[in-house]
Amino acid sequence: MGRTPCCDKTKVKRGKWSPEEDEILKNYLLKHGTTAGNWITLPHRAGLKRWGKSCRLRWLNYLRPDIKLGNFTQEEDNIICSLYTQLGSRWSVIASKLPGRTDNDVKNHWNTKLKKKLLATNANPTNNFDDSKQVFHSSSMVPKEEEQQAVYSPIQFPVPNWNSGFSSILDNNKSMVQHDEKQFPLSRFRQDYFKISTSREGSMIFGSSSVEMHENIDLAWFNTFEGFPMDDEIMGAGLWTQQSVLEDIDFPVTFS
DNA sequence: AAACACTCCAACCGCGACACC
DNA sequence: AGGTGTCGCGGTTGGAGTGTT
Repeated sequence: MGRTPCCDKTKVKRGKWSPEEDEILKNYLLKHGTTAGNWITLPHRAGLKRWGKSCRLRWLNYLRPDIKLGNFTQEEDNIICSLYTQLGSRWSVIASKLPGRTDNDVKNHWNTKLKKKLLATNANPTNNFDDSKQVFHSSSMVPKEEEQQAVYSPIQFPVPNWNSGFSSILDNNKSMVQHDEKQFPLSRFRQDYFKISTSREGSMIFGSSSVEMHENIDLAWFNTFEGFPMDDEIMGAGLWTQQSVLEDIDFPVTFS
């Protein structure tokens, strides 16, 4: 059964917001807050000929007092790139790491600037990437078998400014292995993948991952950008490490 | 100067999640 | 338990602005 429309879309104004409408909405929300009633009835209460969703979007993206306008900084760019590599297009999560930025803002910035910038740098053959030192991993990045051909492709990649110096696989794997209480071989199989993002403006490679498949666990490595703060939340399950550390280990390994 | 191509971003749209009845 | 209403998210689009031919 379909849902009853929240309003008659033929009777509401659409398109660009005028300064007058902005003023009405802003004044109303500053006076009454966003929790007094719901967004659907807000336009009627505030005296606007808009629909609630449009009011909500306008407030969240442009009118609320803590919004940060202006160009993105290099540090913000780095954070966006790193988080996108790890999380994909979870713009609200990415925006939550950038005070004053909105998901729409971050999404637009990625689509119009960062994606192209990365594409350009990835295509530059003078950039040398030391694959043995600057890679870390996440178990959540392992591609499904059927996705490997379509979404990932094994290629060489030159990427500048990759991050380095992550936590040790020994430390991280200790807890993982203790949990499994098993001995396992770490280098049974390895394959490199690159995640490819597509849109109407083209496709690009924005990062890489390497996957190791083991008897009881899969590990995947991928790359991030210099300057990105690796806090616990971003590190997820704690399965991040330097590839070089892993490769120094004799296999199989037993952790006590 | 005009036509066309491209870029950028504000806004729209559909859908899933969740709360409430 | 299931229907309905609302919210929030992410993908997409419209169109203004800018660059190029």
